[in-house]
Amino acid sequence: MVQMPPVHSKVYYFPQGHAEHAQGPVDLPAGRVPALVLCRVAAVRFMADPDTDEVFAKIRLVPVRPNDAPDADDAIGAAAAAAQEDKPASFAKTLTQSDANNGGGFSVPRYCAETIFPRLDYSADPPVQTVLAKDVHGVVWKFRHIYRGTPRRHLLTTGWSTFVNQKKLVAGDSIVFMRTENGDLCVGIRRAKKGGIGGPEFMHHQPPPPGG
Amino acid sequence: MVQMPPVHSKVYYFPQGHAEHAQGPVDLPAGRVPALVLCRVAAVRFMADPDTDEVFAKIRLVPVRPNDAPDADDAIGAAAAAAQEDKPASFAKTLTQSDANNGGGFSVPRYCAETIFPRLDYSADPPVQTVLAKDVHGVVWKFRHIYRGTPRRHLLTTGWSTFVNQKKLVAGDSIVFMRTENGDLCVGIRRAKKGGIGGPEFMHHQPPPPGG
DNA sequence: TTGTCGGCCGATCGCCGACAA
DNA sequence: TTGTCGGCGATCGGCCGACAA
Repeated sequence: MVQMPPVHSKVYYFPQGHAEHAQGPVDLPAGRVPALVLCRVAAVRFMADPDTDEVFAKIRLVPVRPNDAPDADDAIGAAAAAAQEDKPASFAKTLTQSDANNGGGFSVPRYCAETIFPRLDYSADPPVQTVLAKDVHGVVWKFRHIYRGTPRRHLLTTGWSTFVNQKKLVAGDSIVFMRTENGDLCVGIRRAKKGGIGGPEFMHHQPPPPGG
Repeated sequence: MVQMPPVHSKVYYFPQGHAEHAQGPVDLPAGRVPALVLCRVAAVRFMADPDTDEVFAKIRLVPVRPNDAPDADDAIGAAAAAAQEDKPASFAKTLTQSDANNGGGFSVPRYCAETIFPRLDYSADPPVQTVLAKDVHGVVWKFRHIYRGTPRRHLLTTGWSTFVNQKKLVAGDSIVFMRTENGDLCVGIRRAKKGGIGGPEFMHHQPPPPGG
């Protein structure tokens, strides 16, 4: 969803924007803090929140004097950016009510099942396999993938509800399946912005009663 | 379990002991940090961890010079300490396996039911009532208190398992019921030190499988 | 093609008295 | 007096095809 600056590339750092993002509106003393600071990206670390799976990056910046000579390393950054264009095959789906609430199953869109998941043996009746997917922490999740019903459709059954509960997914959140170059399957999540799917009519959150 | 120093009383503060309690063995530079510091208790705030219900106190200390004149306020502390002796009626029980695991019930010792709980109407068959108890956070928990079985015994049924799950109680942990001066019923917990009840044979902890 | 529903079956929860320590 | 057990009924979880959007 965002473009990450490659290591060694140059970026502008906005002190006021950073401060506002961290703690809200601020009023930096004009003249004492520059509006923007040219920096070189010294390091980028990709990270994920253990609880929410929210992903973020720590970017170390080193200020660069504007009158410094242009650096030949700039070409390296351009090359790295070009290499990033090779994206692995992936598929995202926003969870429906049935995916999140009913019966503990997940309707797999055909495209996802046929291009991202491992090939299914359609000669079996019904065709079933176990799908393993690694999340952002390296934890492997196991799902039962079955092709059944009339008309036939792909479903994730056993293992799905556990995933939904542990990740605290609700209707409107998204799930991403991704196949890496070496054939490994990965799974990621993206939570809905706010207010659930489509508006307040799905906002019937109800905290578990402690006993009253 | 512990004696809290009253506000205005004098106590000794042990820098090394405090440091070791907080982070383990330390080696304070001898001569530069006094072994003990006479202080006056300026304030005491009782608090509880929202997750674990672990209770603790924040005590604000103000150093007192040893050669200061004795303070008449010392008498206040003694009076406050004496007033603390009026303890409300309370009863504690260590949870058995049956309390923590089986069938979601809690065997209430007769003494607790008769002296701490509200009076039960024994003319009913079976005698039943709803018991409300407030925890350290002010959250009210509802329990079904019934007197049944042969021979008759007091039990908490509906509401008990919810309490056990939310508080993450296990066999060996303790529960305290307490009646305040104004008749309100309170409930507190105290977790077992380590390793469960009676040794490692009860240590069959098993983290919930993520799916693989 | 796939979102939602009702059916249905097995697992679990939780209330119960029996029994014994 | 009370800790543990087996029973059993109610509830819930979760897999299924039907059906329609």
